[in-house]
Amino acid sequence: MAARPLYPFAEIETRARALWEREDLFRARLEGPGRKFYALMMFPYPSGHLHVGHGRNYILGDALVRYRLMRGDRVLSPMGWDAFGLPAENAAIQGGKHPRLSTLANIARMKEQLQRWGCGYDWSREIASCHPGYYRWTQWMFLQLYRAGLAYRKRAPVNWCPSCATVLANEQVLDGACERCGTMVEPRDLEQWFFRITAYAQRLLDDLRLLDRWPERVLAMQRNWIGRSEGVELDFRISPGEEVVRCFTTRPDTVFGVTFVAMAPEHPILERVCAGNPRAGAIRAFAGKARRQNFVERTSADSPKEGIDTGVKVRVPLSGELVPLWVVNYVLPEYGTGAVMGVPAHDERDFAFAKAHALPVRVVIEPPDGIPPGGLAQAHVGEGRQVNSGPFDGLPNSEGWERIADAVEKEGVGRRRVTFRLRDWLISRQRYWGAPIPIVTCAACGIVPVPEESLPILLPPDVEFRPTGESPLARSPEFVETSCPKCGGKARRETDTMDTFVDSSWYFLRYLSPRDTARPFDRALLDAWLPVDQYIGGVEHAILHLLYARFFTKVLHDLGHVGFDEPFGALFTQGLITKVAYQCPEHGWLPAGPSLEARVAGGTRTCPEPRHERFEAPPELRVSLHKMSKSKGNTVPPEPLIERFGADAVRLYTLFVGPPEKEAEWDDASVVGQYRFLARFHDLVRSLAPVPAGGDPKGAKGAFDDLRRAAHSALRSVSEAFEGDFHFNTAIATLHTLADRIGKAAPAAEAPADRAALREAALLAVRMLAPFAPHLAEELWSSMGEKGSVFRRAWPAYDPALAKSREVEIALQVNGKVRSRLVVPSDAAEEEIRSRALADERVREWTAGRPIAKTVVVPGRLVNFVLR
RNA sequence: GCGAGAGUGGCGGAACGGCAGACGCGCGGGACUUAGGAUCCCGUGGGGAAACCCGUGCAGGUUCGAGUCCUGCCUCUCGCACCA
Repeated sequence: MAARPLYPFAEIETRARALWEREDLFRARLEGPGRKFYALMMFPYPSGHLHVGHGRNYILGDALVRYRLMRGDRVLSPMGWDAFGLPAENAAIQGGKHPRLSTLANIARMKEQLQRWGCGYDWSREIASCHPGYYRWTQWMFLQLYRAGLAYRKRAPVNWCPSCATVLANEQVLDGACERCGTMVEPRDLEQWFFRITAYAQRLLDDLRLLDRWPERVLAMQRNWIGRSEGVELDFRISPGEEVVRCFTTRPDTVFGVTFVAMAPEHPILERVCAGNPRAGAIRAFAGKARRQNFVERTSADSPKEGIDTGVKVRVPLSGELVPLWVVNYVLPEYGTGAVMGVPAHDERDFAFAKAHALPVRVVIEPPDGIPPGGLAQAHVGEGRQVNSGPFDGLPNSEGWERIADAVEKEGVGRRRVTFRLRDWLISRQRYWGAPIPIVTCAACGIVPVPEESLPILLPPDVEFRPTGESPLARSPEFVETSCPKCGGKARRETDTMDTFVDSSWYFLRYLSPRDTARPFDRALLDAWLPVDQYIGGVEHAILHLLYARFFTKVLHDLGHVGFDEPFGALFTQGLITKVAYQCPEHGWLPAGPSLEARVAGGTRTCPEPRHERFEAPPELRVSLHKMSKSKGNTVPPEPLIERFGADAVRLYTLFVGPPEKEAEWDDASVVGQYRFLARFHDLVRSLAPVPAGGDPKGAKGAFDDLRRAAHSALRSVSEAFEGDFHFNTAIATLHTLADRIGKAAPAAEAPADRAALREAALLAVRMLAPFAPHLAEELWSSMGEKGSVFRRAWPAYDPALAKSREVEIALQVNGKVRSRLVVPSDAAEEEIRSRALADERVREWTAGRPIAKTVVVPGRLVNFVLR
């Protein structure tokens, strides 16, 4: 039933790929003439199948790589696999294959998919983060951080799913529930390893300024995530007593408005507050309950603000006033000092809390339009003048801020401080399928790092994956039991593995020397090749991956391992590919497909499933746009489209679908447009193939001179797309138009110069098409009698004199409205244009003898006659 | 709430302050066909017989001229959010 193809893309594509393989086209030349160009696409997690949404990343990158090859650059375009991770292990738990086997199978399949798409990489540099030859060095990285004091262990709460009996990573917790079974997650305390990324917070923030070729939104997200805030730390002394409760505030100007102090239930001083306190029982009960609240309940903005008065009083700095100390659920232990001063008049949360617990509200910043007679109806958080603030009364609060900060520093009851929202990076995972943390615990020596020469610590091949809450490694005696590297006594290996973000924080360094068994990377090569010239990936990694990779790079720089301290010079984040998804109130997400699409397009929006128990009639489907994902049933595999239209057409549509940095909706039906174009272009160039080389296109006249100009002008815009914003959607539209013009001009080509011009235009079009539709371009290149791969021929330079048309049509306006048009030579002088415009009959009608107040001439664009 | 971005035909989207809607899908008509859910050609923002008028989320402004710049709103998307 398969219709005959419009052009023989299957053979063409096979042939082209064979040629590239023979030519070893994508083998990187690390040395030699030409500029280096490190093109990096975020390496994928080998989930098993790529869908067309993934393609956007790789096809965009491949087009760029091919363009750079044609520019004569020494291109490094490697590919690898972010191959550790939970899905493979979850599959094993559910009785599937060992993660290693399923991962390897997935890698093989996805590699083939990339090749079928025509995406070229230097596969001799392929890496997989689950390979011992790789994770050996991930462990080495850990040891570097450990030695530098940047890796440490402490007790910390983790997400525990009581139903799966396992620990979950934050990203596996959706709205407080386990991703897999939907059970609400509970906090649990475990010994965990952390990387001290907070030590680099300021630099990670400051150096964002250097990243001028990163998208603004990514920079903003990083700034936001780091979350620097300037404030003052104030000491509230418990009275009577010597203990101090420290509060961080960004509003020291409101200190005279403090009417209570609130601390987190986890606060270390809590036990001392309880000692000898008649309310100790109630306080402990409340704190315990608050601590057990799950993350979402605790941190969502509209959950109830609860608290208990400890009965203890603390003294407010400067004013010396005594206010009650409360324990509340809404203060977080991790941020600031774990305690805050309560200023109901000037903080919305404090205001709500004070109203609920009958605490006084004292205005100390007068709003510009005064204090309403009945008191504040809500907190005044804006600017104003200091009132009720002792010696600071009358100052604008911005000045009060500084003066009060000075005063508390002078009196030694506080100090200016900078706080970050960024937390240390928890890297422990109680999981099997990751790089083991190279640490042993010895009864005599304590925590001992494994010596570098003992790496890698290999994963044992046989473990039981049954989830119990501790790492499956803990159940492998041959793994756990070891000897202490220091004293030789009996010791226990750390059984946690590392977060996969650790693997991806340095992979771009390994590509330069992927098989080096002596060291993780080669500094000389890195210093020559880094930073990456163009990094391409999805926005979903805008924060964590990019921040961690930057952190690692800075650490390696500071330890003297590399000579640069930012890894990615230019970043391009392409928008998500979305696709309609169908949701039935009873059956959930239904797999999208042609039949369902046709059903909905035909006006039937009800669920096609035969059985409906909760509904009398089949309910309406909810149709909405979502990122392609397996769970929503709206992924589109590339294979059927490639079989029907060829990889080139799929590539072209993927690039054509919209500006690459924006979201785009995938529409299978639209692929045909690019297919038709390629087929037309194929037939056209084949029909031109007998046109012999020779003749000088410079002598072309009339329509063929115009054709040359069209070709060179297209060349200019396509080249600019590669050098600029990667808006290949318009570049491809330009090629459509050029191909159309070639086709229209072709039949009239007779004079040798005209034929030469035709040939020139066709060859230029083929070469411009090459980065986008490489297979067809390769075929047409040789069919025109050109030798060797089109990618070995230098990208053509456009002739600026030619890259504009001979004549232009300009608009003639009267009072800003177009009334006529005029064709003039594109280099016509302003005076000539003006007089010819004035002579235009329609212009004369519209001006009708009325005086012309002003004439605006924009050469090449328009003439505007302003009447009055 | 804070930050970033976006609102243009039936749809995806084009437009250095200068002819709004390039290019593609879809749709309409025609051709070729036993047939067309293939292909090719023509047409396709709205109104109007036409001249012409109206059209880029809304309201103002700057300008000879605004989708584009400025001011104030509205809507949507994304990120962060009891962050003290």
